[in-house]
Amino acid sequence: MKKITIHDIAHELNITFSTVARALNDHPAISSATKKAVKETAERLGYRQNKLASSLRSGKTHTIGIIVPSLHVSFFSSVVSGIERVMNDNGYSTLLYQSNESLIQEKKGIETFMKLRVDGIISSITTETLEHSHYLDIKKRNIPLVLFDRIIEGLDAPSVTINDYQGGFLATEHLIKQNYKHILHITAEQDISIFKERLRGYIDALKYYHLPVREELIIKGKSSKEFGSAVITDVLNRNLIFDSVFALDITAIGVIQELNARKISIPDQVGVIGFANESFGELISPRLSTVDQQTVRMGEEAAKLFLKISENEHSNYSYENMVLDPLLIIRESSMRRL
Amino acid sequence: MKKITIHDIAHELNITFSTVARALNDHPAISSATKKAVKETAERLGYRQNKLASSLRSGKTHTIGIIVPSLHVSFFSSVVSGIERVMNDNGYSTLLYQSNESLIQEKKGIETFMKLRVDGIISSITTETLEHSHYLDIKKRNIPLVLFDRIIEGLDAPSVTINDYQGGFLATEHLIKQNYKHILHITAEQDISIFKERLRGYIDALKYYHLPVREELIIKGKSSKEFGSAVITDVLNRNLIFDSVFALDITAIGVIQELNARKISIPDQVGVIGFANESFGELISPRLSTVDQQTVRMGEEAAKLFLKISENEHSNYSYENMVLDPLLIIRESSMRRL
DNA sequence: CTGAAAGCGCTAACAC
DNA sequence: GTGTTAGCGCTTTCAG
Repeated sequence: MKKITIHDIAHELNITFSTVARALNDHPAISSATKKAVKETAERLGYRQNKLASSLRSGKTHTIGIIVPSLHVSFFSSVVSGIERVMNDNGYSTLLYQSNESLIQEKKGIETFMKLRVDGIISSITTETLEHSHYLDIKKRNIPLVLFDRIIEGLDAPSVTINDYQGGFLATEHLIKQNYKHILHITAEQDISIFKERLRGYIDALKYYHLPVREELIIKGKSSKEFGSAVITDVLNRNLIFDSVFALDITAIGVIQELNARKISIPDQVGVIGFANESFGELISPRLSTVDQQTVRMGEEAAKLFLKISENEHSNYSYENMVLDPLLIIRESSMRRL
Repeated sequence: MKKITIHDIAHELNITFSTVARALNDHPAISSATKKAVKETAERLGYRQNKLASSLRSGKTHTIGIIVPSLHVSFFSSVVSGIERVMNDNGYSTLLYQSNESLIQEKKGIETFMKLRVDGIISSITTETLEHSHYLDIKKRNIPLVLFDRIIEGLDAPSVTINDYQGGFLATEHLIKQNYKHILHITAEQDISIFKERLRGYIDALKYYHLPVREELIIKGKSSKEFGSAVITDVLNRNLIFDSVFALDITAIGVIQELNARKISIPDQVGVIGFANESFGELISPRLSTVDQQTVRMGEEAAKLFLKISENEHSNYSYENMVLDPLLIIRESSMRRL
C-alpha cells in the first residue's frame, strides 16, 4: 500500500498541496466546498497525516515522556494511568520509560525523550537520583518538567506530591478518636522524607491530643509482611503495652496475621491502620483501614499542571507545587465498637 | 538555549554537515580523526540528534505503540513492563495507549500510532472488539502487529497467549494428586474463551484420573470475593459434597474467607487453588496456591516476536502463535498433609 | 575520505 | 480563496 500524502490528494483534485493542507487543518480561508472535497478524497485514499513531518516543521510533537521507577509498583502504574488519560484527552501522546530505580536508566530515558523532541517530561525520580544534572539540562532547554511523588529538593520544578505529614496525623488521630491510647508506629529504617513526615504527623497527633510520645513504640525496620509479624511477636514478648498499630499496608498485613494467629481480636483488643490503600487491604479479614494516596488523581493533576505550564511557555509562571490531601479509608480493622 | 544542529558542528569544524552526520552515525568511510573531533564538539555544544528529522527521512521511527485495555489491571501493567524492557534494550521507544475496554478508544489509539508512524503495534484487544477492521488496516499498511493474551480469531497475526486449558488441567490435577476427589469449579458466566478452556482442562483432568464430572460442582457467576463467599454458603446449605475449590484468585479469596469464618480447615478439610497469581495470594492465610500466567514473560516474548517479524519485513514469515505454559504455584491452601 | 545536492511531508509567510 | 516558496534537520545517493 503506497503512502498517501497531501500531494496525492492535491493531484487528484487539481489543486495545490498547500490548499489541501489548509483544508485538512480547517483553515478559515478555505471554502467549505473545497474542504469537503479534500476531506472526502483524503478519506477515500486512506490518507493519514504524517506527524513526523508536521512536528519537524512546527516544532511541536504533542507527545510527552513519562519516567517512572517501575510499573510493577501499583502506585506508579496508577499514576501513569491518570497522566495518560488526561494527556490523551488533550490530544497528546505519551511515551513511557521505566528507570528501574537506576540513575543510568533514568538518564537514558531523558536522553531518548530529548532526541524525540517531546513537548515535556513528567517524572518520579529513582532512589539513586542524588545528583540531578540531567534534570537541570531539561530545564536549561526550556522543556516543561513536572515531578510527582518523589521530587528533587532544590530543583525549581512544579510538582505534585502527597501530604505525608497529614497522612500520619490523620491515621493517628483516627485511632485516638477510636479510643486507642497506646499506638505502635512501624516506620522505615532509611532517612526518607516520606517516612519522616508520616512519623512527624504521628508524633504531632499524639501531642495534640495530650498523649505521651513513647519512643519504645516507634519501631524502625523494612517494609514487609514478615517484619510486621515479627514486630508483634517481639513487642508481646517484651510485654510492651500497646492497643493499636499504624504501619504501611504491607507491614500491617503481617501485623493482622500475627494478631489473628494469637487470637488477639481486631479491632476490639488491638486496632490496625495501614498506609497506601493497596487493593489487598480489602481482601483480608478484618478489612484494613488505611490512608489513600490518591494515585490516579496525582497523575491527573501532574498532567494538568504540565498543560498549564506549557501554555504560557515563555512567560514566567510561578512553579506550583501541588500537595494532595491523603484520604482516610476506614474499614473494620480500626472500627472499634465504642 | 539555541537548538544545536549538525550544521553548527560543521561550521565549528569547517567541514560539511554531511560529514558530521556520517561521523555521528559511525559511517565506516570517515577517518577516526574527524569522528573524534565531531563527537567532541557535539558533546561540547550539547548537540542532540533530532529523531524527528531522522525518522522522516529514513522512514523508521524506532518507536512502537502498545495498546492495553487498562494499566490498572496488574496483568496488563506487568505485560507492558516486559514489553517495555525488551524494546528499550533493543533501541526502541514505546508509546502507550489505554483503550479502557472501549472500541472507540482502541481505534483512536491505532489512528494516533499510525500518524506517528510507529514501526509496529503490540496490542491486547478490548472486550468490545468484535469487529476488527482497524486491525486489518494495520496489516494492509504492512505495519508489524503482535497481539497478546486477548487475540482476534481469524486475523492472521502473530501472538503470545497462555495455555488456559493446561492451566485448568494442572490446577485440577494438582488437587487430585493431593487426594481431593470432589472439586468445585467456579467459572465465569460469559462465553469467554479463556474460561471455557480452563473448564475444559478441569473436566479432562477429572476424566484422565477417572473421577466423575459432576455438573452441580461447576458453578458460573461473576468473579469477585463476594461471589466466592456466596458460593460456599450456598453449597454448604445445599449439603453438596465437595472437598476442594478451583476458582479465579479473587474469587478464591472469598472462598477462603468464608471457610475460615466457618472454621472449616484449609487445606485439611477443603483445599483451594486460584488462577492468576495475583500478589495478594501470598498475603492471606493460608497462602493461596495458584496458576501463574507468566505476565512479564508474555510481554518479553511479544516484544521479541515483534523484533523477529520486523526484521524480515517483506519476506513471508509464518505467523508464529506462541503459547506459554502456565506455572503451578503451590502454597499452603492446597498442601494437604497426606 | 569528504562534499554537493536532493528530498522526506509538512507548515507558514507572502503573494495575488 | 488559493498558489508559490522556503525551509524544519536530517539521510542518502552520486561525485570526485
